Amino acid sequence: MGDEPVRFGTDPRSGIQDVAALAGVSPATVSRSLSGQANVAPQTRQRVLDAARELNYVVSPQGSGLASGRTRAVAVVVPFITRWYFSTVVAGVAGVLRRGGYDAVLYHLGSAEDRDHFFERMPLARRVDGILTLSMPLNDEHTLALRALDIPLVSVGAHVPGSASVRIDEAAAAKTAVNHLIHQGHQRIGFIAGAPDDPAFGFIASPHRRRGYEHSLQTAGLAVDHNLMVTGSYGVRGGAAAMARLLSGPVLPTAVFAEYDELAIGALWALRRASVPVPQAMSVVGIDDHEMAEVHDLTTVAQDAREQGAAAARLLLRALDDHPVGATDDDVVLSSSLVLRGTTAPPRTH
Amino acid sequence: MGDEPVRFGTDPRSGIQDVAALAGVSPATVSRSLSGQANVAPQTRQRVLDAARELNYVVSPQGSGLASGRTRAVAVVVPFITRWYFSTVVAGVAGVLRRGGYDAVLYHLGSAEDRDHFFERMPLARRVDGILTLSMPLNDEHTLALRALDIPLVSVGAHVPGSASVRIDEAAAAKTAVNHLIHQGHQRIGFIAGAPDDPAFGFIASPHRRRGYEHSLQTAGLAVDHNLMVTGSYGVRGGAAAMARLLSGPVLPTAVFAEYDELAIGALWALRRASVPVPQAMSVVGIDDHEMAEVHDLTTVAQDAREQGAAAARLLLRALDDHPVGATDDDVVLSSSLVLRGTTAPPRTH
DNA sequence: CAGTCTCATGGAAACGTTTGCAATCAATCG
DNA sequence: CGATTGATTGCAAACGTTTCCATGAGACTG
Repeated sequence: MGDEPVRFGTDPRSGIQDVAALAGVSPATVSRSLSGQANVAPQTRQRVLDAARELNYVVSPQGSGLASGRTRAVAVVVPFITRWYFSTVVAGVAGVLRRGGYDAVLYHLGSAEDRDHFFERMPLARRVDGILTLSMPLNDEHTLALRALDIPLVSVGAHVPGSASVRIDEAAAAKTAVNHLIHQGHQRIGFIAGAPDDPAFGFIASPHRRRGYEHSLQTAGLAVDHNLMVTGSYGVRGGAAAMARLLSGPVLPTAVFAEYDELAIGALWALRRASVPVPQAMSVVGIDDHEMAEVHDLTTVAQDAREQGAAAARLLLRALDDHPVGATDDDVVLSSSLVLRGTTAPPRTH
Repeated sequence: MGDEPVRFGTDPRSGIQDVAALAGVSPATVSRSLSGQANVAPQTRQRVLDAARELNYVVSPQGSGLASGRTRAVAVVVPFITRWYFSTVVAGVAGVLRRGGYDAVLYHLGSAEDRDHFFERMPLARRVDGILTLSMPLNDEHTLALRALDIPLVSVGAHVPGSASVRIDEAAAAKTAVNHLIHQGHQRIGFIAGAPDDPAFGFIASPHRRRGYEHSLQTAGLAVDHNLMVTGSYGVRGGAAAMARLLSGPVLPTAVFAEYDELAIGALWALRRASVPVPQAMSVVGIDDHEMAEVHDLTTVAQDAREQGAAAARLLLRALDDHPVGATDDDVVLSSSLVLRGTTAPPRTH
């Protein structure tokens, strides 16, 4: 011993038995040593650790999971990974899960087909210990299906009654944006929403932000004009198309509130092409503080997506540790705040 | 029977035994029926399928994996999920894996700590059947570590000798961009590279693109001036900082080639703030055709990131089906093409 | 010094599948 | 009509852990 060839990686053939043999103990003791349990003599534990390292032993998640009933994996359910908010949340989630020793299994529900498949087959059924859903609009059927799995669930960006969640106050963020416009003297304020591809699967953020918008208008004594509320498809293109709709509508607003920054940037793009000076003839405000918002000098309501992901993951890990089948009810609401930039100004008085 | 309460989701208590009992067959037959094997009487199979559906039975990946030796999961190793290229590739990957019946386990190596942990602990050791690495610069140690796992590996965006890969010809893409500038008459062409946070872990794309840049210059008889080659941190901010460096350097270029669009957009941002008119006083070209490229009217070399992800996933699935421990050597090179927009023009002749 | 406790360890039974092998049975062939 | 074949199905042994329970050895207590 000692002059064995150095191995890289894991020799798939070495199991807990081999480690036990090398360390001169039983498999049971190896298991206890490696999982950091008490009641193992320090000296014994060290011997086991050395043996495991020498054999490049890695615990089989399958075997371990089967015996313990825990998978050490968490499902991350994402509607659109390519969108800034979601990829940023995922980055936050991944870091915390990694540090907590959990794997992240990604379920990307990008298309209607993906979603149907997901909720019908429930591929995560016995695969994960907990679920993290990002801004998922869970209808009753979905909620029941996930609940039936009987594992902790934390939702990010949306509050699902009965399970933990991390989010900003969507309505408040919208009010922040719209109030800013109102205080600048705008009276005709448009709203641009981004519709997903599948109408049955709208983002849950939308209704709240829209409600905040309407509420602010009403509080200020301004009329809610449905001619000023348009929906585009999602992303920059959608924002541009929506803005075009507004520019060709019966009533021309002096300011526009976009549901999120990508839409706002699309709106700015359309305005530029239409030679509408911003902010002189049109103010624009969004929500997110997307990486590109600064480049476009976009006034926006900032939210910390990465921290939302991290907080949600922490919440989930806590639920997994404390109560194996715990239903925490925490509703963590992070703050959002207006970032003043150059796309908003008082309306032209002419 | 028949009047049992309807259940939603999976009853964790129902195993293959229960299905077998309900269908009046043995567990072995249930397994065969569900996994779609031959040699099961159609009628029997149907009975099993019905029973499984009634009990909301879902195969335990743990048990199945332990017995079969396959996990039906694939590791997706990503450096920065928040970057356009990576999130888009992941979207492509996820769709194909889902349709192939595989789960995607996400390993996000965003920080140096994450990377060290990953390569040291190899958390995917027995967890996945295959690996998909996105633009990962694998040094010898890394390569050996992954090889030792002895499972199929496909790399996206970089060619790892000895394993399959899907990518564009980085050098060719760079040449396309630079040649375009040269043909327009530019003689002093800058290069903006995006450095990762950790110097030891550079993107593999970079050297190739840089080499393509240098090669094009040399072929055209232009000097390679190191004063014109700058490195910023990654993303929009990095691009802006790099551009600022160029603007304050000893030699002022008339055109700039950015390693990827986010950097190019950052450069445009800096130029705008510096009141340098684009393209009159400075041409800018990138690589990617990022969603935002169109908004900025950025001339760029387009690549289909989503298709790269999809193709890589297909390649991996094929390797998983064909040879359990197969080492395909395919090197799929997708095309990239210049998208002409408004940020490039012949240099001012004054 | 005997009895009781505590702690470290081992034995062995799960956990939920898959699959090689054997058995059964009907059908086909000579 | 007996034998051979092929298709179905069941049996039981893995697969690699964890963990309950029991055992034994010291350490302590009275």
